[in-house]
Amino acid sequence: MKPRHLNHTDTLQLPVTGKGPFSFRHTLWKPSHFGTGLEVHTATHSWRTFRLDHLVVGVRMSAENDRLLVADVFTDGHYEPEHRERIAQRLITSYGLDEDLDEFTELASQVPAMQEPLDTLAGMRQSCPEDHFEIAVISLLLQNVTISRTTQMTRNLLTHHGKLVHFAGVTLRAWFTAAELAGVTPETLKEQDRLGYRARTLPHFAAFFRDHTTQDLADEETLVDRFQQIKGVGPYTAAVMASHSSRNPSVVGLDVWNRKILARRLLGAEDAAPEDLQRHMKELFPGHAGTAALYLVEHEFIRSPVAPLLAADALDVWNQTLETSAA
DNA sequence: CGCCAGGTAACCC
DNA sequence: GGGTTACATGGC
Repeated sequence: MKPRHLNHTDTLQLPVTGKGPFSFRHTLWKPSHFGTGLEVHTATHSWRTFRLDHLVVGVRMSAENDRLLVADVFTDGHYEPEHRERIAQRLITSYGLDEDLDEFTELASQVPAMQEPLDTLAGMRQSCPEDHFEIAVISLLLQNVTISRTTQMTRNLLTHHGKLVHFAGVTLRAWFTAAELAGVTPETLKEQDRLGYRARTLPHFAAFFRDHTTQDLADEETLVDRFQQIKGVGPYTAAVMASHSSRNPSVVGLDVWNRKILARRLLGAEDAAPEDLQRHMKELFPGHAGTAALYLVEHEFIRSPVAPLLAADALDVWNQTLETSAA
């Protein structure tokens, strides 16, 4: 499949305004994240796509220094002045450029289990370039399957219903919007995209987020309850949405995978009851349990990342792989 | 073949 | 309410 070419339309200089150190590399690239084709990273650069309603946006980012992110913006269609501020705000939020980290660092420095993760990942923030709809889809695809199946379903959905774009020397996939996905039938999701029983719940996600934009959903307090009214969104998916796309640093979405990692690191046990773990983390890191979990999980994968950094001369192979992947 | 994987809804008492 | 169980699919 031939990717659509995006044109260079802007360059943004985004200062880090949050307190505490900022790590460009460990914030934008997460060793535990599975490969989606929506982003790719080398030692010095990150490429990522975004959807702003109709507009497809590609961004190539690097760090001018540890207080300044430089983002080259590539778009299709008409790039309007209003898009500049929206993209800038999206990047600031996605990578927490304006979030303070000092309170967490202070808490974590008192906890022995946090010493190594803090040293290795100093300045790492939560990364979530996904909006509420997109992170809900990711969480849905993580439910009760192996990562290889999650990766397969993600590839199917993005190949069949998303976009393929080329910019700044890199080919990437881009998300479909909720409105675009709302037109896809459960039969197609099941038979073509191999979604299994998720084929019946995903259309509920698409309809909900087609009708409720991120701006509508600003009411933090009741958001988790609102999300759980969507069929297929339970405690785990709602918590991932709260901690990632709403960026609530106190929330942890526990699943069998991170539960075992956290139990081992914090309780010295192979596993633990979710309630015990939640209570323990709230006590150790009041207001910052989610950030603490982030550091522990990413540290677990830093030596053998799920989707490793690419060598600069491997981008050609990367592009070929995406452009020839089964449709 | 049976089990399980980075859960959830529907049913049971 | 809290404790089961089916749910699709693919890899081992």
